[in-house]
Amino acid sequence: MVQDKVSQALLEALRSAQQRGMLKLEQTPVINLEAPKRPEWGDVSCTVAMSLSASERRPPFEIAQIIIDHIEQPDLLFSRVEIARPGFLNLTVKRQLWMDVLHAIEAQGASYGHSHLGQGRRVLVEYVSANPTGPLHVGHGRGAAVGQALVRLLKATGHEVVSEYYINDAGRQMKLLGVSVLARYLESCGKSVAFPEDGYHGDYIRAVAARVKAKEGEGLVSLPTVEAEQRSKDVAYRELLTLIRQDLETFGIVFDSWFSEASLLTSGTVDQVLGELKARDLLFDQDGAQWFRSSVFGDEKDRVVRKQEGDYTYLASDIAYHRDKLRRGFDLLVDVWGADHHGYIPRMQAVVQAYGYPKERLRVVLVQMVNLLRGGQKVEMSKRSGEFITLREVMDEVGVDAAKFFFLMRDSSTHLDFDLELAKQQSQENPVYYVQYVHARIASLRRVAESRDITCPFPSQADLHLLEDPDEIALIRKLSVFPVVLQASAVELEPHRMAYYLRELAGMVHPFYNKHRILPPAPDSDAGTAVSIESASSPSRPSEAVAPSLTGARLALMWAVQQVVRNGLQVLGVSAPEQM
RNA sequence: GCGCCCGUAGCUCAGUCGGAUAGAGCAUCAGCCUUCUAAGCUGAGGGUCGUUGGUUCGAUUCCAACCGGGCGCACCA
Repeated sequence: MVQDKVSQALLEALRSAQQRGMLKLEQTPVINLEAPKRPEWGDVSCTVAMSLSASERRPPFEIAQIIIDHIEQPDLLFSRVEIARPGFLNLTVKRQLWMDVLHAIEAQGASYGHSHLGQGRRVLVEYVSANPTGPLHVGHGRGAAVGQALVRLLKATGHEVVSEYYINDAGRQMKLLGVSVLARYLESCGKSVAFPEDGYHGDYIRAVAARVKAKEGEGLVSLPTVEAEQRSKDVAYRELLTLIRQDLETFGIVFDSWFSEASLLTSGTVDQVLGELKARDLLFDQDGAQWFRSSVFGDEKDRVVRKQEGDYTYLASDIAYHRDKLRRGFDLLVDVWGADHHGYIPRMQAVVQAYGYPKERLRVVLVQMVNLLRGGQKVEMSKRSGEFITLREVMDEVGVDAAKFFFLMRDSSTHLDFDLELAKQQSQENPVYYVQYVHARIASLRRVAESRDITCPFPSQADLHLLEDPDEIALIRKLSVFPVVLQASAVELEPHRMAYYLRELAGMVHPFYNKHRILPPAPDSDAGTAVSIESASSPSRPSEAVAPSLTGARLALMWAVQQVVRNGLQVLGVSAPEQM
């Protein structure tokens, strides 16, 4: 990689300067490379001279000069080396090195940008994990998009990843679900019943009740309430979980594993786990309840695991669940949570530490609320009242790709405004199309070329030295950074970086396409005299002459661009269409 | 009150490890389709990076205080 070669050369220069006594270098300096904003600052710039200034007690400019003087055979790497004002090293890399980027993309294809950073470390990514008490809503959609992108990013960086959905199929909410469904069921059987005040009011509950009736007839009417509730709950659970699974599938997401909370309770795992903690004096009894000493591990206070009435809290099963995850031998646990659960992080980290692991073994990615708007007006959502926009509705209205990209466009830790009217209106102008269009446009380019018997060479088959326009070099430079972006996106667990990169790349390709000619004009088109007239009146229509070899080189470049766009979209779980 | 997140253009947001003249999209205005897909392109206007201090060659970025917004602080999940 170009960046690696440059930093290596600079590091060697620093060392050799040190050996000759020109620099002290008390600590090995970090070679800080960045992409300059202005073309006259070269391809790569480095700020190491300025950061050394203090410890070397010399002006940065002098240090920069020393570094330059000690670069061995600068001609091999650089075509120009300059020092700018305080002490920036502005380096222009030889063109041949940029061409190597295209060769690398060709050689690596779909795995260009991928790395072995993770060294096969095993990661469990748990996400969505919505209670099976209703259909998924928009907020879950965002978590789903983020979680899936994280899975793909981690896989692409050499991690062994398992995705898991934790089903909260125990506890109060499920009980309430059973009660709600039974109430609707009894209604449909002509019984008048008071609907539970805190029950689930959504229309889907009636649909589920209808399924219960289809299955059980009116048999539940005569059963004892407890049993009738239980049966309603069982049917509802299966129905709703299937619904969730189908919604996710439509969204392009399939989990490796589904983990049931109830299974931890029925198998006695929770009892066992709490027993272990008790034996280690990490649990204590107080006020008739049982508490976990999470404060020992930095939580602000201890937490109840078993209530006075004897029921377990959610935390109890979560302790058992996370212990189970750790026992399965994962090197890293990634939990994707709604941001309103952030107060829960310290106690889960306490759990991890209670089992002897550093708290960093658990990384929680918080997904902030989706603010649903309709024509600028906030849509109030509440699962209880049943007024909420489902993921299904959003997918139907905006499309899967657009919805995903929208969710991934922003840092997941910030609030997201999602205006349904706007999303519908903009379905033609959504940023995702801007990126996908690059892929489709290049595909089209190649189709046209083939129809005209113009061969589309791979980089290795093209005269790449013909790519000398600054726009072409800039594009290649952008492609060269893709692996860096992918890595950063994975390491920071921030998929939005990739989304932004792709938009930036698209923002270079479309202007390039409009400015530069790739194929020669169609033979039947009336070129010649018309061109000169047009070029005067419409500068956005490219009229530059392209020799066949330049066409080949540019097609090879476009091929590489297409590959990178495809790889980038892949990692976000968004499709790369051949045609739009 | 305590904790977490956030405050950057009219709106929605990027901004890497502190770097050079702070960037996109939308919206507004003015233009570009007889030639590779106009889901595109060109140009214009628009900024006290919440405020005040501190750290240093240099701060949107780091630190502190304050102001404003969101969320959390359950024997709910």
